[in-house]
Amino acid sequence: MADRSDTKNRILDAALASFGTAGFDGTSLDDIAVGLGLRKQTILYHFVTKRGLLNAVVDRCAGDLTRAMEEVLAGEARDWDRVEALVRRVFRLALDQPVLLGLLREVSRPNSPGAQRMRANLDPLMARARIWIEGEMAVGRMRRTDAQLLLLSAYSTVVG
Amino acid sequence: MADRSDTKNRILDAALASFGTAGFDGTSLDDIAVGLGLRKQTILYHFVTKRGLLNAVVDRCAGDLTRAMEEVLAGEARDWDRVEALVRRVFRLALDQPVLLGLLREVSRPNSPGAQRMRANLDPLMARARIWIEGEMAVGRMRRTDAQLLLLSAYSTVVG
DNA sequence: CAGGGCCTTTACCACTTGGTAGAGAATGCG
DNA sequence: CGCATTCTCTACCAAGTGGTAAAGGCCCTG
Repeated sequence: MADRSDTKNRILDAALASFGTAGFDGTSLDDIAVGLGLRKQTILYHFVTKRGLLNAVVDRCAGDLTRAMEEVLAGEARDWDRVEALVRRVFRLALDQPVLLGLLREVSRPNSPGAQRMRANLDPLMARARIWIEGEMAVGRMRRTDAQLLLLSAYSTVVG
Repeated sequence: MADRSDTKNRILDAALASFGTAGFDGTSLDDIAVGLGLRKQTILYHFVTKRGLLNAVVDRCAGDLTRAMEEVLAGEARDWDRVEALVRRVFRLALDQPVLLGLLREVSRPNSPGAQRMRANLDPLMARARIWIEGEMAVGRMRRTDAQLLLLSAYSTVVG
């Protein structure tokens, strides 16, 4: 009957898909459970609460995202090549698991249950990006408006 | 005690706000009702069902949007001036009633309850846009990729 | 065998949800 | 006045929600 502790990951997968497509409120633990052939209480055993499940899903996705970008940041690409590599990497990630975009979309709504947690997770990444951008501006390679536009378009393109 | 038939519009206003911020599933008729100082059954009297309420909200918003754009299309601006005027008009509409953006966002999710209806409402508008774009391309004033980019960025900027 | 984590189950609960049925008030019209 | 329409109310319901309590199976170690 497969790994015992694999249940947790299967639940996370299903929850990610459901949260991403139906939203947090539109997701019922019962539905996820029967979809996996187990009972809702099993989910609650692993994640205690529905919010806990959402948090776990958000954490894992943020981890995937962060890991993907760290991978690029550890590479040898620099300046605009690095930006392009980042974009490319995120796109590949999105192609590999499209459901991730749904969650990102759901969670990026203000007042969304997981918005704060996702932001907290991505905070270090954003800090690095900010430092880099400010560095670029200091050297004069980038105008302030460019930076804003870059962030806005990156964000809205991913979400949209 | 104000107009009798004004209740309907007050319900629509509150519903728009709630749908836009909390989403369809996250909205309870009871909450809307007590927020307006009346009972849930009054809402159901006017809109029969929760979906009916959503549809009415979507219809009204689509109407606002369409009317705003028709206004520009009836003007004398042409070509890129007209595009700019359209963008400006939509931005002004968004500033006048920011909640509209929330609904647009909520409704623009695939599989969303109101997505299909919104699309149906905006279909004639989109058809006009398509015709215009194709006309521009025929004259050679616009490249194919420009058109796609324009639509994508317009859409994602509004939503994001 | 006994015992204890670990996991999953059955059984149940309090509460909220959208929705129905019908009574009651306000208005307009003859 | 009486009647009908339009609107809002009280009362209630079946279904589904997330969550609690506790029991039972599985597996490892002693």
